[in-house]
Amino acid sequence: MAEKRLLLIDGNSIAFKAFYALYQSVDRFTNQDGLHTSAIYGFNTMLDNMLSVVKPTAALAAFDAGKVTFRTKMFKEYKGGRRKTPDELIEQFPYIKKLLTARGIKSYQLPNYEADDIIGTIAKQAEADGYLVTIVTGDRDLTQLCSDRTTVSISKTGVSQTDHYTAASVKETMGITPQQIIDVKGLQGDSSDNYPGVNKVGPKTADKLIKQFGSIENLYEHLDEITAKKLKEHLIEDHDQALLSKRLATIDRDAPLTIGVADLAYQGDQIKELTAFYQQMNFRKFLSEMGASADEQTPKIEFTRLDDENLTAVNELGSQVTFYLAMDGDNYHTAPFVGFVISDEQHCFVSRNVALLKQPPLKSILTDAKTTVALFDAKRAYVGLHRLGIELNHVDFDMLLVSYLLNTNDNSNDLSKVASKHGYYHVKSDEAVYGKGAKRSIPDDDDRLFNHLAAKALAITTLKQKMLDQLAEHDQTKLYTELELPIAFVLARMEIAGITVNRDQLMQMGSKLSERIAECEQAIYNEAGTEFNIGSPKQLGAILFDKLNLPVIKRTKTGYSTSVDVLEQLAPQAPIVDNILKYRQLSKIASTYVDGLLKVIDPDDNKVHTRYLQTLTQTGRLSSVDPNLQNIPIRTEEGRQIRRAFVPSHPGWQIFSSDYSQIELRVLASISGDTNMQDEFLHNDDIHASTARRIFGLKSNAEVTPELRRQAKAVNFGIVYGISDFGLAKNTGITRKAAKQFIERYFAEYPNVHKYMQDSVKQAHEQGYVETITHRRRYLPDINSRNFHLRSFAERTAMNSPIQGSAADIIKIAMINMERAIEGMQANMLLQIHDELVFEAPESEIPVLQKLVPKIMDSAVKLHVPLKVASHFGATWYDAK
DNA sequence: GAGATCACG
DNA sequence: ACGTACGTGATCTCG
Repeated sequence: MAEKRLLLIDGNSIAFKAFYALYQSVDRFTNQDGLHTSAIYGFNTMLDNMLSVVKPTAALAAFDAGKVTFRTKMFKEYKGGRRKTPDELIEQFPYIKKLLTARGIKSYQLPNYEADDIIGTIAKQAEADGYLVTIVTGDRDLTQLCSDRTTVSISKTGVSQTDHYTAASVKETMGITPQQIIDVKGLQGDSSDNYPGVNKVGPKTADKLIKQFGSIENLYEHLDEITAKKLKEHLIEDHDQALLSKRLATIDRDAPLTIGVADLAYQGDQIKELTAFYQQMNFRKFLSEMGASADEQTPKIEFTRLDDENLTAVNELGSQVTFYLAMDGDNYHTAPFVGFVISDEQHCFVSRNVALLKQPPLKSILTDAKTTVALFDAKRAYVGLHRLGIELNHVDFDMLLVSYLLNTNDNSNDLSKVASKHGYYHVKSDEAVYGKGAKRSIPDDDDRLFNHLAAKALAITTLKQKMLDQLAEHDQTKLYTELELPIAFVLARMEIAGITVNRDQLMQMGSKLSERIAECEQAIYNEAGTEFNIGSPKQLGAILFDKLNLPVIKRTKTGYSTSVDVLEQLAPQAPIVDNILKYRQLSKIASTYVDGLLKVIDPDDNKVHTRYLQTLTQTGRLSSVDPNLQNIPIRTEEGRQIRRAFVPSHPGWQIFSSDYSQIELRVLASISGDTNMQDEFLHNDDIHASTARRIFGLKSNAEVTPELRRQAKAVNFGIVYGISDFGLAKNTGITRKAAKQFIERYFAEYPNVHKYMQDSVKQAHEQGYVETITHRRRYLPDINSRNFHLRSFAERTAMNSPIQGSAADIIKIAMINMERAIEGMQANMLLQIHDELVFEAPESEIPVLQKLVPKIMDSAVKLHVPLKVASHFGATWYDAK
């Protein structure tokens, strides 16, 4: 007969552990009804762990029935003085029991008894009945139940760490038997359960005494052997207390239960019930994990395999289709094609042969106006199809983009994750189908691949209307149709265009840098008196702070900090520091910008084709990867030289660049309605100088020293970032008190900016999100957190996001208009760097661009202040300054 | 895979 | 009392 294994869960104890393990995030875990769910979530994570380790054939979760038990009748202070259980946890207990039921596990409680007694009693029965028993709890007292057939798992901090105790390991680590734990507790007492034991006897003495005498009873029989006079007095005096405490500590193993081990068969997950429960709790992670296993039970989707012969079957498709082009890898500029699916509500066609897409019936569906296309990640599909010579048109639904607009939090590029976020669970993740890491591979099995593709298409089709409706509810339809969806295609075309990189220029820079890096290296080794890895902060810290005894200014979690600001402070004290700074700077340029860029130049056209991530940032900005073209050096001359390698794609052409001046401050002036700040922009004042005059109380026409202007500029930056005196002080090196005064002066001078900041935070508190000028939302789940750090961060974010996000909206609008404006010209729009657009154009078109680009950019939206744009051009990006 | 560091707006 | 500026990506080291 198969082994019988019983899992016994100390329900209250585990719920407490789960609740406090996720205490910092308690506000993050709430469902749509406002119910806190952190303990339920943590409990379930721990449950998953238990089930996979124990693989039980029977299971029970025991709970305490209430405050009054046989122990409080024996000793009314038992467990007195405990803090009240938080309401956020109390409300979760009924749901934890529901969860257990849905997972096929019985819950039980018994008036007058604690969970411990239920567990002790069942464990005793089960042992007699031949079970192997595992008890899971957070309470060490249960180790008294250990035996050769019973293991006690004590969960430690976090939700996944546990210690396991068996009779043997208790003996080994504590030197006593499990039964003797009670005797030790009887002597020492228990402060959390609030019973006293013997006065002045702590864990050490208790342990020693029990090891010597074996039990409390035997100890008192041999009291004359105790030589320590005081100890003996206390023992005599507290004899009754010791015996009472032992009885309190003893788990009742013969409680009058109304159930027996035979009633506890483990039922396994009740899929239907559990799915409904997870949905109610908003547990997407568990839902999608279950999706992966439950998916086998979902009905197979009917699909037709396309080939050259049956291709005309796609003519049956209606005027609204769903399309998904599968590629193996993130980088859609180069990733191998895997296959595609095209479907509507009645039909579903699949194939591995993407060349079919080039043929008439399919190609016209994707390009002609008579069909609208729904998909997931329009930009990816557009670039992929472009590689096949097909121009994707008339996309009306991009599930990825819509999901991002609805809520930027935990957005993913994985279709199954996005689908489950929106309540659809019948599609597996790519990771589940293809594997991950080295094991990743596209299945040879047609059915497996095609089912996956068909499931994706069905998810898109199914969710389309619901998600579009939600956009409308958010008042985001215009943001989607007129801004984000069009910009996806503008970006796709910019990525495809790419920017030409002069390989030889980079290689020359590389070899010069290598020489200089080698020189620095030698100088550093000489000054240190030894060779070491300068790139290792650990080794560098050892040299600077242990060997050379330089003062430690800052520490990181793992050791000494060696970051720039620290090194700059140390520089006057040791010449080695300057060399280290130089080494850092040069090796950064060499590895990230010379070697890094060389690696990603496309050999076919000598260009780099970045990918703009449109659905990543929390604010609406883009980001750029593979390579990142939004962080090419400019602040130091040596780094800036990298820009010489960015050149036009045709001889005689120029690089042309335009950027917004102080767009974020202008946005702030506009949306805050602060007329003081608006006036300064309307008069085209030097804003930082004006701010300086205001906060330092200078006359309106007074000269502003560079130092005062610098400080005012720092305050302006701070304001945009959601200021705090602490942050401003740290960043500018002034005292916190001075920073506080600056901020107060600032708010007095720009009162509506102050009001805007307060209103933003208030709005975030009240509705849970803030918005940009185009109704782009950012949800701030931490805004009501009891954790100061999380809450403060959310508050600063509430102030900053509408500003940064509105600026992002503005340049996106400008880009859409720009593409139309330069239609018919040879000029190409190549890059966007948050507030800057970079073009290439023949020299003859430069005069046109000089007028056109600023005009389009400054008229993108109508604000209460003018937008200002500056332009530059030259033979390389470096020269466009 | 996380942490430290540093490049940009 | 608590302890931070906002938004990103790439490279390197180290456990």
